Amino acid sequence: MTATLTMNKRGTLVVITGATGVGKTDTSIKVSQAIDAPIVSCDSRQIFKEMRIGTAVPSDEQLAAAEHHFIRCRSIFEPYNCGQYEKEAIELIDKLLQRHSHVILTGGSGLYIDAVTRGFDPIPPADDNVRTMLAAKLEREGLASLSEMLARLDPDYAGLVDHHNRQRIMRALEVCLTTGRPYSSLRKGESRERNFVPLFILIDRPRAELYRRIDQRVDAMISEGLVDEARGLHPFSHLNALRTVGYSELFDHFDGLCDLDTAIELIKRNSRRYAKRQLTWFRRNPEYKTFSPDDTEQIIAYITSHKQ
RNA sequence: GGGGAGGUACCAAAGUGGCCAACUGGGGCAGACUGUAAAUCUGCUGACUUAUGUCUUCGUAGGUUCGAAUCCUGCCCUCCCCA
Repeated sequence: MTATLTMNKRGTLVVITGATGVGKTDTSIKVSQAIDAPIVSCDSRQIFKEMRIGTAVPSDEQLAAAEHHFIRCRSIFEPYNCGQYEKEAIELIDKLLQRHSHVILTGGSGLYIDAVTRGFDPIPPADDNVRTMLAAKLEREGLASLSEMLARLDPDYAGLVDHHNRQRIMRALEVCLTTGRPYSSLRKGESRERNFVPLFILIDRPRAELYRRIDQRVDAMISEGLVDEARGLHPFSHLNALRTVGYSELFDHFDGLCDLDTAIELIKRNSRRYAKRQLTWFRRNPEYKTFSPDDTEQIIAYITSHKQ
């Protein structure tokens, strides 16, 4: 059964991921050149054209060194989410696999990787009015009131969620209210049939080294002009795309909540924390094969040995 | 040399006789997470451990006390002021 399905696949999707700052970009480019595979970015923030320095977008030289997709092609002013990304990425990957045996999916957005490799259940995105209504209720009556509401509308999910997590509770309620069905009844967690076979590669390095690189990269961003980039975006700080490490902290500084040095320290700290969360996410998938960023040769050998 | 302040776990910082293995924050570690995901949230952080369990901690050495991080004494160290 599995073998039959595998044979119908058009090609291999080489997923190359790792925590922020490990060195995914360089490795991906080398691999791309070696196996002649285009790179599809899987990064929830590098996709926005208005953000460049703070998201560590590949340099012009790096972009020129390999075929890249989904880098700085959206605007922070248009709403975007991982459901949309799933659809667009799948379409693109299918198209690329007509000309290539391998496509590289690289980036650190774990949920986005899952969206592509596994797929989401067909749950509709939230209705704006419903979301606004719920936000108002939260403001007025507090989180406990939303919790109670969820317990009525979807007792199953209410038994699972962390009741401190307003974002989760909100989403569940949004779905319940917009579809008229319990959120949990729509969350099947079923994998979608895909046109490719995924090959999971995790780039990792010793924690201390990773943290050092993150700190250094933040300093580099600052000297590249992150503060000015953020200042230009400050008027739009309410946009979801800008709720991002590297920007939020500077917005707080512009708002007089902390001095610049503190903001920079917080960017470092929050980047480290983010990296840690990423690793927790990746660890959940046992299919990842881990490599050091310098192991380009081994990575390429690993990929080619998995030729169908 | 004289006067003052202080030494608490990785760091900062509460605690000033029992409810203290010690508030809180940082840092660190671990985890959850299917449409906000660079987001949102949770747990642990002296050791051994299944533990409402045992053992070792609050500069250091003694002492007082049924009982001390908390009181007393000596010593060491840090900072400030006067010499």
